[in-house]
Amino acid sequence: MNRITVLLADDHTIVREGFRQMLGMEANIEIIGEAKDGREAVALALKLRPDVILMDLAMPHLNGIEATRQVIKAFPTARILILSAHSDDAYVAEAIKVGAKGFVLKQTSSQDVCRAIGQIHAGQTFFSPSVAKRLALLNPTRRTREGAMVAKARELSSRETEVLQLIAEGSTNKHIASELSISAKTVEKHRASLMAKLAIHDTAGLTRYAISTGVIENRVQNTTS
Amino acid sequence: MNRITVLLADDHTIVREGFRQMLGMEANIEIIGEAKDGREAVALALKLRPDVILMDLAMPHLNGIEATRQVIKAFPTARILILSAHSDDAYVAEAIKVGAKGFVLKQTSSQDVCRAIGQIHAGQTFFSPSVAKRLALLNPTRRTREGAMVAKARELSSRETEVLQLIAEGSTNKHIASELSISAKTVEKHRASLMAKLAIHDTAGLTRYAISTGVIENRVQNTTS
DNA sequence: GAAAAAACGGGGGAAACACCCCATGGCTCA
DNA sequence: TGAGCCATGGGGTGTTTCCCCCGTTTTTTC
Repeated sequence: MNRITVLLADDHTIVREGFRQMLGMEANIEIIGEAKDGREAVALALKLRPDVILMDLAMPHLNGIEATRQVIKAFPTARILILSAHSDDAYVAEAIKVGAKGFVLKQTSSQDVCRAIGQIHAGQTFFSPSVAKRLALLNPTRRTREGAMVAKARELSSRETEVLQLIAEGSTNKHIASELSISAKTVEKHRASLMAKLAIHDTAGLTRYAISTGVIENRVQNTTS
Repeated sequence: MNRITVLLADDHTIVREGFRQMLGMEANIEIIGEAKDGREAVALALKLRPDVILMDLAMPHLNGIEATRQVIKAFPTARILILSAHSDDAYVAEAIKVGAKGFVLKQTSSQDVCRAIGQIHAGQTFFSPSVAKRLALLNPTRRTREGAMVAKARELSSRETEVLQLIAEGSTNKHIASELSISAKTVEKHRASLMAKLAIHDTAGLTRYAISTGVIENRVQNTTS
């Protein structure tokens, strides 16, 4: 019996315990290590050489993306399954870029996680449905004729980023137009391009995106008493 | 034997499954319900009347703070234990203010969560060590002289906060209306009140405010390209 | 040197939002 | 017992957004 060896990296003790319970009951999966931050994950990955690494994104000291990058660099055949609370484009795209083989959400049931682990181990990829949907929208099949094609997430143009920032700061199209000395119609066009590229269709979503990617700052100060 | 009945509210399936496994093994705890967002938590709390409610803070549609406020209002003897990934002062203070009896971090082991549940059920409070430490620092007698009342910004009502969260999540007035089973006109009214109280006059601004005050989560971080 | 983006501009229309007006009933607080 | 806030609902109006359609010019990329 060849059980799939798994390294578990998540800073929440409860999540690790839960996984150990849930996955431990699966006959074909064996958890051979646990890490509670990214640095530990890298160290254990290189030491234990697990078949699959289940890696949380939000971890202290070293986040899941960086940890993945470092593991892949030192251990290129590592198969890493990202676990995240959110399906933000930026994270998914980044995770794929640094070499993760799959992306599952924490809303996923452990059964599906088991399936994902099996699939990853078998050399395939696995993405939660909502992640896959976003991926499809994100990639306008940009293929180079060299056969090899790097599915590259469409990046925002500098003008679009500029407009995004102003939108997130609360400006209207008309105000942005006068700010940039272009017509309001053009601003609308940029806004539409933004929404198409990001698959976000409302101002609130654009604002959240702008904040999460650092296009604007949004630091806290008061705490509603 | 009287087992402690517990309602579990967390939007992550994996966390709920983990808890069910870990707590289910405890002889004196019985999980009688699960909710995957705040509104479900409120409904189930009133229907099931559990001894203890284990409530996550970051949940869609209605966050843990608002859910706690609503449960306590309709069911004042409810004993609620907050579960959170972060120990931010603002969250802890707010949780206590709305009537939570304890605050544990997701880094906590399930054994400690069991202890917390027992303690809460016994009429005491429970705070994770790092939370308790912050609490001590946070509490240098906030009381000003009676009547002092310096220009206090009007606080948002519970309903307004609820609407704010949904706006920041990207819902339209119409969608919020059907979500809350009220008329779109009333949602508009709440939105207008929000804007008047906060002196913010656009959706982007409301979204930034919601994020900066923790009404919704916005996964920030990550640089690298 | 052709193809693809980027940046620019516009028409028109449906939906959503923002800001006025109005009202009822409940609750709390001084 | 009012004053004040909260939650609910409605009418109306103008603005803004969002989504189609249609162009041009310049720059970048293959």
